[in-house]
Amino acid sequence: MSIIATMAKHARLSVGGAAWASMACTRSQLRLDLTLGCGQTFRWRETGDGHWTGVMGGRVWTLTQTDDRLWYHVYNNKDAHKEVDNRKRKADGPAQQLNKSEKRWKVNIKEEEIDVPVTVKKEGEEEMLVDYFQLDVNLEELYREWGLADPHFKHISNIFTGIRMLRQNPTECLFSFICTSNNHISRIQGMVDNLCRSLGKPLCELDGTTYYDFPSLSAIADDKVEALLRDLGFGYRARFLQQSAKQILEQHGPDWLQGLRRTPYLQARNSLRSLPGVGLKVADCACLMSLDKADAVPVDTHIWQIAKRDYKCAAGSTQKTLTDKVNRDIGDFFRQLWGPYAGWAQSVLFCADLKKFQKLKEMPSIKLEDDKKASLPLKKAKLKIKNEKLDQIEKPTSVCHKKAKLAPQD
DNA sequence: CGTCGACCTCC
DNA sequence: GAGGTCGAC
Repeated sequence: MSIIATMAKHARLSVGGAAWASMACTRSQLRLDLTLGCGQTFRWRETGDGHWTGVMGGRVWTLTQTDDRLWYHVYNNKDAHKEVDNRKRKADGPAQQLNKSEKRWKVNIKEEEIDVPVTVKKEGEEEMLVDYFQLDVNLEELYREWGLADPHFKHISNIFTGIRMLRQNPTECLFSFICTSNNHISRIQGMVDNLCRSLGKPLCELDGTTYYDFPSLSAIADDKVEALLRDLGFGYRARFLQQSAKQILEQHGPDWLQGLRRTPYLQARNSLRSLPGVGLKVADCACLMSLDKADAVPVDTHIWQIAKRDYKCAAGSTQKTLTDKVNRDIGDFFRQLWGPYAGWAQSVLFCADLKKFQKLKEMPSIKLEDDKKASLPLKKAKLKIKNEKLDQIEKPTSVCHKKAKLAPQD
């Protein structure tokens, strides 16, 4: 048997072979390309047209979506092979469950009806996706509320729909964002790749690419790790990573980060800041993206520019640099504007400003089509009322100077 | 509380 | 300079 015959490939919905499961999920609730590509996670790649492959919950997944469904394929991990009989050895690839289930889905892809073999839904996989994408949060409703409170958001959100916060593993999230200081996305992705490749457990190989789990705290805490990561080009972040991991294990224990999910926002953020390499920005990222603090607003130079440029926000306008005080003021400003899910709204504006998504702004026709399709009489009436209301809403400029009514810091 | 320089590398 | 942090005035 040749190597090629056993080589697993990335699953593709339209090609057939691999078995898929799916769940109801519209594009206005989730856009995979924007949500996975906006810089909140560095672990997903587009491995095929609209197909995203990455590691989540210790498994390798490929995800894709059609108009009203989210499709997923989960690969078997390497180790799983040892416990399974030979017949299943080639099952990373096609047809593992086809004998058990003859069920098929008729799916429309690019005007073409395609037969997709369906897996028997495995216990827990759909639940993992619901948890990871926080699909129990109604994003359409949030967009509606943000748009009502903020005309600029309303404008942006016509194009940038379906951007939601992931609920990431706290260790992966925190240590990934320690890598982000003084850095840009493409290089960060490479660094996180290297971190996983050198310290994480290999999970499976697809088309010659090996996927690794994110390393454990104890793996990162090892004394040799700083030198190792410096050799890999992490620079001064190498020490931050190793020492933060070591400090967490020595001072708190392995479950401490996870436990911060039940700690109030400001308290959790303060705790994180005691770690080397973790300032306000990184702590807020970990809070928002992995610790269930939907009102955490990570403020970087980019968001600061947006606050000044698009909201005429006075906070920090006289400041030369992004100090902690400016950071807090901007965060308070957006919390007051958008409410308890301010961090989610922030990610939409952030995404809309990324260079790689600017081309989306040049295609207004798509949005018009959507409008036409969605304009049932009832919806149209509602929409009109909303727009009239919108005109009466004051520009956020004036809101900016209102005093934030938030609990005092610390 | 605000400003500055240093910290690593890559483009 | 880049999606920041730390320590020193």
